[in-house]
Amino acid sequence: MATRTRRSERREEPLSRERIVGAAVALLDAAGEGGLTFRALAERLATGPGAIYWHVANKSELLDAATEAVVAAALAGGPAESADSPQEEIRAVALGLFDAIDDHPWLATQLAAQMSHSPWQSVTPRILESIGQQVRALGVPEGSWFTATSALVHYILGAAGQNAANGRVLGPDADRGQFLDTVSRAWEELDPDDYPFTRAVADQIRGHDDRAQFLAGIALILAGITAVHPLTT
Amino acid sequence: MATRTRRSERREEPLSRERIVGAAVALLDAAGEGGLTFRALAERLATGPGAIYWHVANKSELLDAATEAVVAAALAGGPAESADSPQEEIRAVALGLFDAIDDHPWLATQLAAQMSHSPWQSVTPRILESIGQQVRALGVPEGSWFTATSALVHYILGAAGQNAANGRVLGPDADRGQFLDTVSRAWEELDPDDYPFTRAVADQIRGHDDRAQFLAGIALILAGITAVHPLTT
DNA sequence: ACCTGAACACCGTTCAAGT
DNA sequence: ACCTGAACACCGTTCAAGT
Repeated sequence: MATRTRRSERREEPLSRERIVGAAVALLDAAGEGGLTFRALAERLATGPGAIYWHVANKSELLDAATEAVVAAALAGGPAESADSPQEEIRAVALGLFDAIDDHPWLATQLAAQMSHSPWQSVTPRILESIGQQVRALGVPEGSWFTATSALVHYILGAAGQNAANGRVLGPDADRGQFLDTVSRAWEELDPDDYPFTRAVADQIRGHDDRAQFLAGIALILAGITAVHPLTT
Repeated sequence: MATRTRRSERREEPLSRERIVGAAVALLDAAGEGGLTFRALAERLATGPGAIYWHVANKSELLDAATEAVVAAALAGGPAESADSPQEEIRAVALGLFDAIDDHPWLATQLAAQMSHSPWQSVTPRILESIGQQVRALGVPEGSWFTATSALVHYILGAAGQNAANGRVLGPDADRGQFLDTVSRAWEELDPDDYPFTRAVADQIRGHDDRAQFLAGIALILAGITAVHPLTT
């Protein structure tokens, strides 16, 4: 037990962009967006803040790289072998992103920012492609590819982001339903004249199965796509 | 011309939460998310940074208040008089939010954050309500209210946020289409084997009418709603 | 009650100096 | 080529002191 008090081998491992991005993801997962700091990152990597700048241009690039890494992992192992229907593939991709955002709640904000600030970077095309290929396979006419894919992607990221909040605000110990309960109760106390709908819906969100709710939204958009483009079978 | 070199009357105007929020919105509009600083805000209000804390608890509350103010203005003058169909009302609300995000690009990120971090605050119920009441009027059964409304809201905020980027990256002078052109060109240079869909779609986004594109997405989701719930006329 | 402005702890980033 | 660590400019926030 006393044989290797120093973890020198570990510490001597040279810095690399890969290790930095990995540590950044771990830090984001553990402490949220505000937890990613060059100083905290440096400490975790047993080095100084300046060293990181040799491998990474700045914080924004680091955030992009962390986002890219997590999304790539979530979308890895695409359609490939199985002869699933496009609808099933879309559900699978959607759930993959849903789960990734659930595991890494910071991803929601980051993806939204990256898709609007720099849609030419690899994350946006990657997501677009994974959904878009299935939209095409659905038989949607080319003129509607972008509309249909956009509707799906925006819904996936928005709904997943909202869902990710459920586990984030209270600690991981707190029951998942507790957050929804808080929201539900707050909504029920709104003015009945101004917020009849929100009050009525307050009940529904309590104790709902998040994934089922999410998939119902996907189904609704898929129904819209096939309704508008009846060529689809 | 020399009669009132000092704008004392203006400067003596007492600080108030309202004035602070107004200045915050102006600062966000002019300089983006990074431009909102207590020091910059204090300068604009001809006071010190400490004074702001008498009226506002912290920066997060200030951002919430700024978001709230802009959204309230965008949704003001709801359905009221006109006997428009629910579909038309939904389109109107959607365009109102679309334009608000277009005018205040920082709103997209802020709304996404607020809807997931604290959905009990007034912005989320307000948006939910304005769309949800029309979904209800559409004849959707109660069990599907939340799904249908969620799909619409997430699409609206996501698509509007992406659109807002068009005017943001390049200066206001730069032609609006120039940004899409850059994106389009970048997508066309992707690997044809890995990104066939994104490459094919690169053409479509160039020179498209943003609002028409946006409304096509709304129409698609509305079609999904009426397809799943045929009771609707 | 409301405002001032210096001070504190912290941050991203740079850069001369080391190896 | 890669790393160190002090330094710079800046930030959110606090708080004793003023009016």
